[in-house]
Amino acid sequence: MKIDPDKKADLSAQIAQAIRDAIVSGDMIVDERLPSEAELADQFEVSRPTVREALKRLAAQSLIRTQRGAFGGAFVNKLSYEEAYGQQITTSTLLLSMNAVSFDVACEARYALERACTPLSAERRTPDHLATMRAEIHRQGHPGLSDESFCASDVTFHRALVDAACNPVLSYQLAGAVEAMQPLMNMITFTARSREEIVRLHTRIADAVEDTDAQAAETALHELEAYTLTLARDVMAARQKTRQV
Amino acid sequence: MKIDPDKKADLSAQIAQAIRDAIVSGDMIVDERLPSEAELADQFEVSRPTVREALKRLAAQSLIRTQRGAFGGAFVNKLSYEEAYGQQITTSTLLLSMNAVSFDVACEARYALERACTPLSAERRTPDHLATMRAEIHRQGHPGLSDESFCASDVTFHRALVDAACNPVLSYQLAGAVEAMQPLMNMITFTARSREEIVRLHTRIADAVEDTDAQAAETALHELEAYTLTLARDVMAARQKTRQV
DNA sequence: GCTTTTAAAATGTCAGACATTTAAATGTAA
DNA sequence: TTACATTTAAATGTCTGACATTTTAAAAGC
Repeated sequence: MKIDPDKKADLSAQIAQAIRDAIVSGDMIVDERLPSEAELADQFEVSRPTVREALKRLAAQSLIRTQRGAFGGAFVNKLSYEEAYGQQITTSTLLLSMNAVSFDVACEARYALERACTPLSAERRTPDHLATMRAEIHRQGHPGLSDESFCASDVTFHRALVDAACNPVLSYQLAGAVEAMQPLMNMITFTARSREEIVRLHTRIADAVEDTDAQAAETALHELEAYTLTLARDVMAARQKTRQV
Repeated sequence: MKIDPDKKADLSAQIAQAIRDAIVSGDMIVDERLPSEAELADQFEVSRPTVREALKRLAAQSLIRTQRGAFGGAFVNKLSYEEAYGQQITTSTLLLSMNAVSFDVACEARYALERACTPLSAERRTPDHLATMRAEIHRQGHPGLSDESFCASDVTFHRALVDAACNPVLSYQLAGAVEAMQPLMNMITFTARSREEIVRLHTRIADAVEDTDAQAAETALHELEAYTLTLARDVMAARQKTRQV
């Protein structure tokens, strides 16, 4: 980990990479303390600010945490599911917003992944998961709900569906897919009519999961995907029309 | 974006968050140039090193890129699929290695997600995708292949299967799941017998995809998941035995 | 023996300087 | 006029040294 050849990249980037490699490869284990900034500066033969920039890079990826005071320092951080969720969502959201990903492609990916969970969800759902889904369905039927709140409730519903698979790795992977869609979903104006239809489909999904009927749940998800697509296309068409006028 | 109240967090973290918010919210668009470090230091009323630490945090997340020289500076970076892949894989790998995720759970998640792609892959696979899959199958049959190379080839095969869905968002989401499994897979010693079985299943998958038979592909993937699990359990059992002696 | 004080070690922040890189502006010659 | 070389300015990258703040452990005092 000591070496640091004179590449073209920034020193702080090289140092960050060297430490990152040591962590990822397992040379440094969770909660192990890194040398102090001064010692690292000596080892890599750079100044302390340079070392600090490297450490901040690692902190941004939740690879290390720092603690002030005597016997403080930088420690290898145990990446929690929550932190991983967060990074996953940030990355996915940016990827979608910056790459002009079409609604269709994003939608297809999201529902395909979600359907991957349904067999497990139907098998393992607890009363808790079902209760969350029912509660969100109920909320979605409330007429005074804003479009934003409706979308947020939608996300909660689908996350409950995913969490019902009782596989944290799956939940982590899906978090990005579901949450990253929210900005795109927020562009849709949900009429009373369309909300009714969505609530109907959500109810079918919840029923199917409660009955441990994976096939029915998948079918309902397919229909929900198709319906979401038609809604999005209507919005796009209306927008196009407005622009032409 | 200017404000920066006296919270408890580090100044560099606060500044990074403020800029991050501006980017994610769309206040700053791709390729827009941030103020120079000196100007940012003025705006936030901190020193230049503090600003630099904040910028390095953002650079670590690929949110900005920096360019030296006149008319250089920090620019909002367009997050490419490649960069997103990379971060996804790093995060997933760490999450698995640091959280004592059981092989079973990770394996279940991976194959569940992969099965989500198969209907699309069977429908849209190009000759290119099929050729990659066949080539990797052929390589896997070579007796001189090391276990590491065998695993690497396995990853390439499965990525081709995923890419065949022709949905970049899906590919991005799956990259983490497939690659993050590699360290776990590398723990398995593949006997000639087990390689033969895996090659057989891979061939069945490729055949099914070529025949646009999604159902057969899913079934083969199910069997591959089950077989992978038995292999892993054998390894664990053998390890347990060795330890007891 | 318990509490308080003190000291030390580490990160967080600042100021100023210099090095390096890069592209535009300028100048010069064909 | 155009092509090429030179200069210059703006920005990031890096270094040095210092001080502030936080936190813990050890020392001092009762």
